[in-house]
Order: sequence, then structure tokens, then C-alpha cells
Amino acid sequence: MSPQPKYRVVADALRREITDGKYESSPRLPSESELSARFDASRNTVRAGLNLLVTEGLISSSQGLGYEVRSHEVFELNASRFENLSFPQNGDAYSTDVTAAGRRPHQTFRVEMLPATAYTAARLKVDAGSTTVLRFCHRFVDDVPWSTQATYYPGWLAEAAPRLAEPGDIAEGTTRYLADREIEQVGYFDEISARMPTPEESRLLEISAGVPVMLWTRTGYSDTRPIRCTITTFRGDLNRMNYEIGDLSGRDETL
Amino acid sequence: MSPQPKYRVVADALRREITDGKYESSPRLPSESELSARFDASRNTVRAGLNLLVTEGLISSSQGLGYEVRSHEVFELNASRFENLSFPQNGDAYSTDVTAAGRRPHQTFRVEMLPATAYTAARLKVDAGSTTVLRFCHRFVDDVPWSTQATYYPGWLAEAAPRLAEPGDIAEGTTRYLADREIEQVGYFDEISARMPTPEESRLLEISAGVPVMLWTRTGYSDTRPIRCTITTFRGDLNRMNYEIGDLSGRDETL
DNA sequence: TCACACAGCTTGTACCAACAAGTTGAGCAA
DNA sequence: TTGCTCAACTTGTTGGTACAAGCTGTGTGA
Repeated sequence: MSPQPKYRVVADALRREITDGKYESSPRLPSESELSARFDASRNTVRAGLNLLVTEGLISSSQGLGYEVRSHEVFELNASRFENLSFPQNGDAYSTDVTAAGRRPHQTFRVEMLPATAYTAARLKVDAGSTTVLRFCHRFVDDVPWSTQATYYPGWLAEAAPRLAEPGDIAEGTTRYLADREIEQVGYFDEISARMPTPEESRLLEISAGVPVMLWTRTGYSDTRPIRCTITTFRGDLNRMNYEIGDLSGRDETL
Repeated sequence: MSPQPKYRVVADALRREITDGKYESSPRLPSESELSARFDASRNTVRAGLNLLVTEGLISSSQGLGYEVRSHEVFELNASRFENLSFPQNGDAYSTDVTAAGRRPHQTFRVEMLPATAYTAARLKVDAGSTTVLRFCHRFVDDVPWSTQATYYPGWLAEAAPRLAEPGDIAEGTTRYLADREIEQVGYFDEISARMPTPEESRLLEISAGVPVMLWTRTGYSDTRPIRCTITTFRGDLNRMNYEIGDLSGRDETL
């Protein structure tokens, strides 16, 4: 027999109750002192158990209010819809998607000139430290922070298309603007990874403990070289990315 | 002035030192008692700060040894490579990929009959609770648990292709086996999400605190309906998924 | 030389105490 | 009725103590 630590017993019992649906009617958990009495454990031990569930993303706590079972509502994100002239994705896709879902979109926007990091330099095939243009979006759904999107353009492209580096919005969309300068995106390379958020990301996305972020890096190519690199950061618990590949005539959309 | 809690001060200072590369030569952090003296804080407070970094995935601890900065080594996973007759992916792709990377692959395998969950039923377009065949793989790289892969086949398909439900391996690969029975996969639909692991997943993948899992669900379709649903679970910190879309002649592979 | 015990380090678990700070509702005062 | 104060709850922070348990090197005994 290896006796489980008491705080794990607490966590396991509560996790079981949660997955069994005990808190579906009212998501509020018993208070620390109630649990302390129930499990004959000190408040610290109960807190250790609760903290385990928090880092698992199962519950969240707020001072003065107590612990609650977290509810997810997943947002679908179709990533294989090709971005091109007839189907621009820049910003508009986000607005239309969110509006279509009956939610209210909102975003802030800024433009910066930055030296390329190792990560962006490798993808844009420019020297690390060379100048890049960053167009940065902070997006909200119903005033809840949803994602950040940082698109980096290589310096040579900003010279050929100077409005990229200007602070204002580009009304016709960057894809169209670039195409008018004979730079067309014909393919892209997507990378997806997940990790725990940095403090900066936690702040921007208002992420509490136990929620990972998904990182989606899309490098866009002309027929000869990379022309942009978009890094999108999502809350992992609220988003699901989709790719459609091949012939999907056997699929109807009523998932 | 809003004075930061002391444990956050500890976490911020150590996080800063880590990102500045102070522990690159030797990943070992000072002991709790040393940090306690340095920050003039109790051991409990220092532990709270360290725990924050653990849940952020930055460090890990082991009893008797101390705290260490975690190192990542990312494994690339090309998901857009189409699985079909000329390019089967079943199991073989994993082995060849891992071997190509100079690592040693190893996997365990089992077959089960299971009632469909809401999740698999919706994707396979069968009734929840109806019988499905699960073919389950637990995969290791250099004896480190790497991923689990659960492929569910609908009951009607298992009747048409009985070897799916038999415990043994299918030497020619399931894709070929199904094609010989005139069931060909012509398209698939991928869904990717991230969350913190369940205790079961932590156990199977030997995941410590602060590491999310990536869930990759691939539903394969024949020209008329879904024929399988594969749910792959990865360690988020060790894997990156890639998709190539469109014309990538402008991309060379030396990323 | 070799094997084992043990001291001295590390983190893990568990308890106690006290106060700070956020939330809510009761109840009083205008 | 309206608005405010405040008590009573909640979790958050910080300190303390004690012992368990894992790891490593020293040194003793065979």
C-alpha cells in the first residue's frame, strides 16, 4: 500500500465529483473551511488539493467568491480556408466569423518597426536583427480578450509596399494591397504548438492559471520567398483549429 | 503603488534570470533555503513562487535533487502529408520519422470494443453507445512516452473488415486492408486543441505539472461517410504540428 | 577493494496561526 | 426608497514548525 497524500485524496474526490456532474446545476464548490471539515484536513492541505484542480484547468477561484467549476465554450476556427485574392482573411474573416456566431467583435491595432527575432528571421529568411514591420492586433469577442495576432513583414517588402509600415488600417486589406504591387501569396506553412502562457500573454488574454495557449504561426510565401509571418496566440480552452484536407464530400457540416 | 505579493517577486526575479540565460550553463536553481535567505522570505513563500514557475512549465523539481530549468526539444510533425494508398501513415510513418531523426521508436498496442462516446459518435456519424472498435497505440521515443493514438472505427465498418477488431497487428496497414475491401479514405478533417492533461494522460505520457497536451483529432472520410476517427494526444512542449497549404515552391526546407 | 550505513543535503507533506482583501447581504440612516 | 456602513463570509498572503522521503558522498567495517 502506498498511501496517497491527503491533498491528492481531496483533489481526486473533488475531480470525481466534477466529472460526475455534481456541480452542473450550480458550479460553486464548497468553501475551503467546509472541505477542511469534510476531509478532516487543514485549510492549507485543502488549498493544495484545490490548487491542483486549478492548474488542471478544472476549476477557478476568486477572492471573496469561492471556487467554481470552469465552463468551456469552444470556438471553431477553420484554418485551411485558403487566403487569397478572392477570399481575403485579413481581419475581415475574424469580424465576419464572430458576427456570424452572434457575438460582438472588437479589436485594437498598432504598427511597429522591430528588429527580427531569431524566430521571425528564420521564417522570413532575413538576418536576425534586420528591420521588420509588425502589424499587431488584439482581438476581443464580447469584450473578452480572445487572441493576439502579430504579423511580421520583411524589410524589403515594406520598402516595396510602404503603407505596411504606416500606422493606419489598410482598407482594401493587406492581401489586396500587396497583390496590387505584384506580390501575391500563393502558399503558406502553418505551425501549431501549445504551452503555458508567459505573464505577458496571461495579461493580454486575461488567462488564469491552468489554461494553456495555442500558438499558430503562419508563414506566407510568394512564388519565390516568404512575404509574411503571422503569429496568432489563442486561449487553448476556448478554441479549436480545423483543417480540411482532400475530398470531404462525405462530410456534412452538422457536427 | 500596488505592492506585489512577495511570492510573485520571487517568481518574477527567477523567471527573469532564467530568460536572461543565467542557468544555461548549469540548469540547477538555488535550493529553497538559499532562496529563502536571499529574498528574506519563509520557505513557504519561496515554494509558492517556485510553484508558479513550475505551473508555467519553466522549471521542474524532484525530491532530493532540487529545481531545474526545463529544456525543450521540439519534434516536428507534418500533418498535411496526405495519407492514402501510395503514402500510408498507419504506424509506419511514426516509426520511419522517429528512426530518421536518429531516435529509437517503440510502441505498445491493443484492440478493444467500446460503446461510442458522444465525441466519437458525432464524428463517426453513429449513435452514441453503439459499438465501435478502438485500436490504441502508446508510443515512445527513446523509451520516453511520446504520444497516445486512439483510432475508432464504426461498427458497420468492423463487420465489413473483421480484422480491424482482431487483436493482432495488420501487417499491410489498415489503409491498404480497407482499400482491398473497397473502402478508401479520400479526405480528412483535422481538429486541434490544447488543454491541461487529465491524471490518466499525465500517467501515460509521464507529464509533470505545467505541461499542456495537444489533442489532434483526425476524422477520415470515404466518398460517402466517415470511416475512422483518430485521436492523438501529444505532450505540448515536445511537439509542433505543421501543415503545408498551397504552392510552397518559394520555401526551402532549411528552417 | 568492496559493500554498507549514515550524515547531510534536497524537496514533499501536513499542520497551525494571523492578518489582508474581495464580496455579499443585513440593517440602519437620510 | 435610496444610499451607506458594517458584519460575516469568502479566498489570498505570509510566517512558523515538524517530520517524511529521496539523493549523494563520506567513511567505516569486512
